[in-house]
Amino acid sequence: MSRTAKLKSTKTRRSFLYSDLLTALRSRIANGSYPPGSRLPSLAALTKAFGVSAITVRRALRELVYEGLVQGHQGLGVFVKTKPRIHRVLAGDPDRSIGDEIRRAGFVPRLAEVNQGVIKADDKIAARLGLRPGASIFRHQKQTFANDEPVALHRLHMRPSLARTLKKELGNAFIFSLLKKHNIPIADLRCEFCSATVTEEESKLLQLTAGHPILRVDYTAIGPEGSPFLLGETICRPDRFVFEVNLPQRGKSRPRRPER
Amino acid sequence: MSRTAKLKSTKTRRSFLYSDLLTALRSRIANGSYPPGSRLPSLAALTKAFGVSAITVRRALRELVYEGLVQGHQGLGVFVKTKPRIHRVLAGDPDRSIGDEIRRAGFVPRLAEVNQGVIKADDKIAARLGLRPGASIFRHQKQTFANDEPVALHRLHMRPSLARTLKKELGNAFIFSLLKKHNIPIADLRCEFCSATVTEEESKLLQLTAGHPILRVDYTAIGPEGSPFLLGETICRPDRFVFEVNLPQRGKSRPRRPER
DNA sequence: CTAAATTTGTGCGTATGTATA
DNA sequence: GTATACATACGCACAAATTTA
Repeated sequence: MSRTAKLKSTKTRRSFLYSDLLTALRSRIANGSYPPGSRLPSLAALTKAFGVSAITVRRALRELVYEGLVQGHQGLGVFVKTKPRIHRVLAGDPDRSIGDEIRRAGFVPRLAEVNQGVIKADDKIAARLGLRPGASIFRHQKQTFANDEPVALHRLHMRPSLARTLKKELGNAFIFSLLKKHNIPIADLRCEFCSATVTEEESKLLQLTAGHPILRVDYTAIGPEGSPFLLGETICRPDRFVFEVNLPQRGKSRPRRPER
Repeated sequence: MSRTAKLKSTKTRRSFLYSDLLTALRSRIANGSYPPGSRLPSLAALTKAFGVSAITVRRALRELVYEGLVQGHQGLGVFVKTKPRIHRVLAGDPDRSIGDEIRRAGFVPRLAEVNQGVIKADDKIAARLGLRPGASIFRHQKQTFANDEPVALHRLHMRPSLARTLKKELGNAFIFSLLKKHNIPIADLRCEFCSATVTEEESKLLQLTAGHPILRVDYTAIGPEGSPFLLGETICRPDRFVFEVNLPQRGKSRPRRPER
């Protein structure tokens, strides 16, 4: 045998080969046996070392890719990724743009416009903006890169009237900075966090295989009069982002204690 | 052929069979051809209908499972899931417990304690709570179910002194209600959202296969004196939860105590 | 420049295990 | 016990990308 114990074979087993291999590889990455930037043994080497078939190794590798721990390149190998996450703080400070935070994580940020234009709002978008279904709505799509790796896709929906003011600059600036620059106040920002998997369009733009999980933030900016005027979606690589919010709790839980 | 066009075969193709099948099945679910609760055609039927091999169908099905659109049961079939999501609002109102929100989504909530006890804090936990590494810390784990399906796993870390007050009730109640009941005020709640994949322990508790993506919320409760006193983690099925927060934007320097 | 070798990634046919009816 | 169905696993083939001779 030698360095690598073969995985247990199939009789009356309660764990699965791909799962055992997955945790084995995970722990080797975690403990530094496969340090960041290094190449994993080739598929052929792994099948031999662990005594399993190629399809089993492939599955474990794919899960590691979904997890963001490794990245494969055809003809080259599978490499352990360095893992600094972009820490996105949604804190009511429009100065903290996503570009700053990409830089703070040690990457070089880049912004690229995907497309923009007026479309007809579907029912959901219209409802959220308080418009009738089918109303004309301006949509803008752009992408952010970190060290030239696409990490997030940004979609904005707003009324054409607002778009007239902003559209020229949307390709090169981040939305909250723009709103601030034009003195358009936001009274409230409602955010929704969920995860999903890429659609076909997103998989091309983010360079991910079909079925790759993503982290998604939907936000609604509400004006001082209480009406929503801007919808945003951020679809991002889950291995690249953490979102942070602060919620001051001056709600009703206070036992009216005398302060200080 | 007949009703179902065979997928294009391999010559000079730029899309992949599993991906085409994935989008085909997704759209059939979306447009109601496969309504919620119904059974998908068996694996054998799908291989025949689409003219692809079993492994290709399996892969597409697994992605659909990760997506939360379907759920397989051995010996029975693959079923389209009904998709009401639990809408978790973190809004500074401790009365909105997760149990209420599960009920609001149309499910019957259930709570089950997994385990609890005093352990030694690892470096990360200790740092976040302002303790020295290795300090004794109380950990509590429980699970929530929606219609007896496990949907989330909850981990709490707190100092043993605080645990003495709460530990008896932690198994049957939700943490924010408990804090309110015992008049323990929270001044600030810091939340982090990210997605990841299940660990081995989590996969068993949540009944998910290894590698299944999850949505994770880490929160830190901060007392009136400004020091963190409670860490919480919620690991949940991504197809079952949306988290919502409201961020009032009071200009650039937000007054700490607005009124009074 | 071309050809061979290596490596990832998709795909096929088949076998086996396990849960349900 | 028999049939059906999901799920893992094997050996093999081929396409695409990269490196090397």
